[in-house]
Amino acid sequence: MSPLNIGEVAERAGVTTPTVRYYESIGLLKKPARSDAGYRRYSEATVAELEFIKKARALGFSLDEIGEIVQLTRSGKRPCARVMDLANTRLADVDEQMRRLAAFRAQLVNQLSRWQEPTEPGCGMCQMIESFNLKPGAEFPEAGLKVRKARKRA
Amino acid sequence: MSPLNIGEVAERAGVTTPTVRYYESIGLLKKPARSDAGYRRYSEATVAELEFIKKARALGFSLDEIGEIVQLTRSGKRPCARVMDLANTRLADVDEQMRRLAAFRAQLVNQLSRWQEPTEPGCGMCQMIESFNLKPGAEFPEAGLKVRKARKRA
DNA sequence: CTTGACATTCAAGTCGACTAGAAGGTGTGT
DNA sequence: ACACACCTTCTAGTCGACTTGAATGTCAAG
Repeated sequence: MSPLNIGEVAERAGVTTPTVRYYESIGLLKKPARSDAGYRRYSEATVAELEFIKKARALGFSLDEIGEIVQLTRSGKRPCARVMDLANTRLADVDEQMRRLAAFRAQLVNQLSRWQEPTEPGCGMCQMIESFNLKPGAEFPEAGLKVRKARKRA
Repeated sequence: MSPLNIGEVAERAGVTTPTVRYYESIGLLKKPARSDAGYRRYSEATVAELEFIKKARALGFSLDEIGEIVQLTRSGKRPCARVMDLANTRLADVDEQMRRLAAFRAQLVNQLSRWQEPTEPGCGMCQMIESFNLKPGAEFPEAGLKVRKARKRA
């Protein structure tokens, strides 16, 4: 029953100490009680909350989205509908992502097989890549190519 | 035949003007000739180079990797073998990524179908997500969950 | 000759989710 | 009494690929 120090909640939830403070700083975790010396005192509930956040992250929710859910929850509203919404959006994202990956993979494999042929003649700048057809929509997003998540939702 | 200004190469290659300067600044593009007034003068060849970079990016290569290829090319060596190498690595990455996405998707769908059931009773913090089983390895990396690309290759 | 669209440089900001470091206070075991 | 692990706050840095801004110079058309 003794209250937990930050390091203890962190370890139990499987996150780092600074991460817990970070979550507090962005309002994901509410400010905990403090000991006389100013140490944060947590309860088991916080471990559960951290695990909740972890799961939500693993499901692909951003901290922003999680924050939204947390806000809804705190204000008494049940966020279930919103969560369904977000989850459905994530599902669509994932499907899109997989579609792109598949297209990209096909192109890569295609290139690789073509490159199996005698590589000697004319390897200019790098013909290999030059011979790749860049068709719109087939780009590979992860690895940095302009994925720019629309984030307004002010 | 008239030399192209930076804005013209950029537009032809489908990138922005600052991007061209940026590529030059990191050594991806060599420094072009200048007009009397100091304007960069490019040839068609630069458009091709930019398109090359674009394609390589679309294939998932990082600017670092592209730089490496460019260096090899400039120093006379044919980078084909290296490109094969990089492409094979990308392929492995993609397969791994797809594997994770598939696992993640399955979890999401699973959750969504379970959430179809009467949502009324007990929606605590958010039972929906709490009921999600976080199994190691099934996390969704894109969307920010710790993907940390190993980048040393000093 | 002026307007406006281009060009130049350099520095700094963006995005997300942290991580790292400095400089100090606290709690506990021997 | 002292070591050592833990806590505190704060700021700044990371990663990649750009983007944005400020302050200024140049070119072509009317």
